[in-house]
Amino acid sequence: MLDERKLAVLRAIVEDYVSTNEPVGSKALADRHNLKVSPATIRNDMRDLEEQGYIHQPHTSAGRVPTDKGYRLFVDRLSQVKPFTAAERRAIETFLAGAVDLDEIVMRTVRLLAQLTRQVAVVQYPSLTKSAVRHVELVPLAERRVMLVLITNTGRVEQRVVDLPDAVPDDSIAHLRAVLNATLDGCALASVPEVVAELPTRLPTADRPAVATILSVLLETLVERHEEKIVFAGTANLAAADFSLGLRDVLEALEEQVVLMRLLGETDDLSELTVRIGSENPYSGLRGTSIVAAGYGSGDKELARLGVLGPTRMDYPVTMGAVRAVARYVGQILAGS
Amino acid sequence: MLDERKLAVLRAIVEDYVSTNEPVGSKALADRHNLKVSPATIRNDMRDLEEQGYIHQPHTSAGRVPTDKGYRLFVDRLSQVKPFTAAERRAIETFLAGAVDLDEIVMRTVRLLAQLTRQVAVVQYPSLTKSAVRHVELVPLAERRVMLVLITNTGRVEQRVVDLPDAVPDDSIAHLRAVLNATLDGCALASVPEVVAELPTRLPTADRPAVATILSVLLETLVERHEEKIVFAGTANLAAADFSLGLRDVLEALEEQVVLMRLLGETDDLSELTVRIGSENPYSGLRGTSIVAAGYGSGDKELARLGVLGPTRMDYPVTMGAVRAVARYVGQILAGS
DNA sequence: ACTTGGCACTCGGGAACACAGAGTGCCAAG
DNA sequence: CTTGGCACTCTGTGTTCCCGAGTGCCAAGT
Repeated sequence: MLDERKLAVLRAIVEDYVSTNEPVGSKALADRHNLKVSPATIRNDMRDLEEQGYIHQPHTSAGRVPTDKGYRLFVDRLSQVKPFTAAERRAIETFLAGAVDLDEIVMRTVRLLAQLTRQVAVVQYPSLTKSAVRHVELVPLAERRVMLVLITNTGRVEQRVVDLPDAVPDDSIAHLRAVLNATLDGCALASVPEVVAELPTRLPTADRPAVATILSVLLETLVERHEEKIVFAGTANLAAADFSLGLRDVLEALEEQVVLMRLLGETDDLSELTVRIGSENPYSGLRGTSIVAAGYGSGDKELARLGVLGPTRMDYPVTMGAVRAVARYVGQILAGS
Repeated sequence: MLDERKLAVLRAIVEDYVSTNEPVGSKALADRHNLKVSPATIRNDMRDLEEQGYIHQPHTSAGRVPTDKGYRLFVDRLSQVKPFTAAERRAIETFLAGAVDLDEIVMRTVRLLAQLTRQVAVVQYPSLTKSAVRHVELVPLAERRVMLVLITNTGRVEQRVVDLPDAVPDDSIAHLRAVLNATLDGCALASVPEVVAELPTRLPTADRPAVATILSVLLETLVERHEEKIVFAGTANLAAADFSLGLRDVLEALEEQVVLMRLLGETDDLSELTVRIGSENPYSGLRGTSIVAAGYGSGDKELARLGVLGPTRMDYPVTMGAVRAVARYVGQILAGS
């Protein structure tokens, strides 16, 4: 059904189109790639490819352009991820190694990725549900107000101000703090709710209301909001890529964290690259864009995801190489800090 | 030199051009604004205005467009800030009041501002140098590693991981923590360096190296990096405004925090609005854009700044009203939390 | 001294048009 | 199945042309 040569033709079309951004015709193909057949033969192949939906011609008598389906086949079977050179790796490593805290790691990562790929980079903070408690802190701010600070083993620091129902003496707070840390230290965040549930019974009854308030805020912090913390960079690259096609829609999507989360997707396998091409992705405003994403983590566990967003006609092998390389190094840095 | 009527003509030109985005001619002016004079007279006035550099015609036989100087005069003398209605204020208030911590306040503010003005909003976090210490926390992570957490009275939480020169027992850490808090609580961040300088002498000599390391990181945190923490939102509005003029440059500028900082500028007077028009602002890529900024703070002190960035041809009265209103309410919210 | 109507002039931008070039599909021969 | 030949079909580009908005200037009016 799909000849070996037809595949070669498809590959050539994708490569040419990506680099020139112009529909590619049979003659140009015969010239630039040594396929050893005549343009007429290529035309026949293209005809078949078009019938099966891999390519498409904008108008009669224009060259062909790959469809989403065509890119998909290219990514799955016709290309291989382009690995980074040693020099490039070192550059990444040294650039990321300079970061002193999680915020800076993430910030540098997203910029690096944007610069390497010349596209929009998206990085998710290490997911809370996949982290564990490293420390819980209670800081009295006023008589009836406490700041709750949660530090995870992935370096995230979450804070919330808690308004207490009534005044609580400082030493009660200190005691609760000690108990919390003793109980929760090292505890996976996912299992915090259960552990916390039976906590009030082990504390003086006088403090119950305050404790209940604090704990409820703690739980809220875990599940409700900060789960999805995402940053992006490199939007200027969008403007450079001449596709003004729905630039507005793309920018809007980027500012919606929920959409972003769904774009990055999920995989179980840590080392796997996810590629979503054009209409495959779950948001209509992004019909002309593709997403290349990967999970990253320290050791064997996926902590979160990062990726790149660009026009469907992007250089997949290079982009995939960059995303994979950066994901690996972030994992290493994270493990070491 | 500048007739009352000429000023009226200039005002009319600015208003018309802002709303139509097309060069405005003498006839249109005479029709739409009841200036009670004939087009010919207006032409004479426009001639003068052009000679003095307030307006400009793209080509012979096209209408006139305001120059930066023209907008400047308009902002300074020909317009008044449009106040918000009670309903709008309530909307702002309730929207901002729902925030639970500083991150969320800032996030909501920047989105609100972007939505109100339909432009790009920029918000700076409360400046560290203008805050005071509320609490310092030291969390042992490993034998020779400590996390330093600094909480300010403006709600900012800064964290840094510190690698110690040698192992320090937990109770030494606890002691240092206690001393630090006792010494620094309520201390203005600007004066922390002096206060800290004499601290090591008051601690056991055995801990000196570790203490020195921790303190140097603390000082570094204060001055070096996080001083300028800035977020922005609403870039999609840029794409909507048809000015594709240097959209790329604008996006690039937005991702440079240093540039952003300088854009927001500084004023001593809290309630003052700063307007930078086109070429007035300090970055060449933003020649076609204006910035409207204001300081915000709790009480009488300016904590940081926020503002809006849009095409030079923006509706200044409305934008200025929005920026001023949002700045005020953020100040209130901040004071109350 | 300023305002106003008249008038000739300029110029940008859109419509109409022609045309070259790239690319195709098909066919018949190798 | 491949290939060269050929007629055909488009798009994009360049050219020309013309309309209309807008101007500057001038002479007359107040």
